[in-house]
Amino acid sequence: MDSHDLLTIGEVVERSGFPHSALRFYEREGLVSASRTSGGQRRYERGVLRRLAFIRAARAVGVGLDEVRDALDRLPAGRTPTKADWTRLSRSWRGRLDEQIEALVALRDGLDSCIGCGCLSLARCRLWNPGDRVAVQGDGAQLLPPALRRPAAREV
Amino acid sequence: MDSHDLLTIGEVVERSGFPHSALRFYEREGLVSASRTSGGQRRYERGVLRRLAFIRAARAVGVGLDEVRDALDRLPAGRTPTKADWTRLSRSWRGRLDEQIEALVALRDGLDSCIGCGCLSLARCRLWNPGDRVAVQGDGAQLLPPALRRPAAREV
DNA sequence: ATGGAAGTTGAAGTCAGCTTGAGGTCAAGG
DNA sequence: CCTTGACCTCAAGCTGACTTCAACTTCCAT
Repeated sequence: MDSHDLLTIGEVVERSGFPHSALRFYEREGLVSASRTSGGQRRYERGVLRRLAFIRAARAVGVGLDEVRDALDRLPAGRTPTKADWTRLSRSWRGRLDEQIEALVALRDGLDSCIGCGCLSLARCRLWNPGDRVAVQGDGAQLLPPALRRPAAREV
Repeated sequence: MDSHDLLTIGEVVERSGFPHSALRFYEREGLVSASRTSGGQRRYERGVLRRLAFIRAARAVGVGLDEVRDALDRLPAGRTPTKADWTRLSRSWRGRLDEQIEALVALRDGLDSCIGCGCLSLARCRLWNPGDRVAVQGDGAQLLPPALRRPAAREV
């Protein structure tokens, strides 16, 4: 299966789970790279699988490709990334993950008490309406994480 | 501000946080409805705010509009939805929320031990590669929730 | 009665993130 | 050598969720 240590696109498809179209797209977008045979076919280094795993993880939590590329660009240029490099990168998602988890938990736990209750008139509910005139800034805690708050309760 | 008990689109914009374009779009898509003045302008019942809050909550956790519409369609037709109705609806997201939270927690806790470690070659890591030939079906727990698993390790 | 804010429409545009198709080239086993 | 499957490029298409635009019309306070 592995003649030497470069992978064909088909092998990468198989081992990464990404379709070839996505791999080519990612290459165009500068997220992964490949060398070429004399005939122009792609040959991937094994390291690409790790990058692709990172991309999958990031995509799964809703990180956009631009941001993924920025993160990957922060990997060392010349050498193969070390364990420490990937750890550092993973830490950069950690805050976002914490925030998203917090948001989902808040939503889950808030559903019964908010959507479930009668308070969803929006004019009265502190949970859903943190900045509204009924419960203006500072009366209570910011119950919802930013991700779930509505854009802005403009002056009424 | 409220002449009687119907709301103009501007008032709904203000109180829901959705732009008018989104409100009209949601109406075309059958997620909300409005009566009309003799001149053709929209007049919303207050209940629309609750629907919009539900829509916002659902959108925030990644539920698509089709599914949101399906859920809203399950509300009672003739009467104003009761507290119990909304509770029932909220329960329908509960499972999804649990799953998503589980997925994010798994990813967060897996980052250090997987992306951080050297195992991300994908050919060997059980965490990222649950169905692969190295660790075929049934050897270990399904560590990652469906949302984060890669599509399918086809026969190799 | 009138001027300006607020509202209306339908069609087209946008953006991310790919996918699909057409039409051709490369690589390797027999 | 030949076939066949894997691979190539470029361009266009697609889905979801809206936004933007142009060209009006309606509402209501003065």
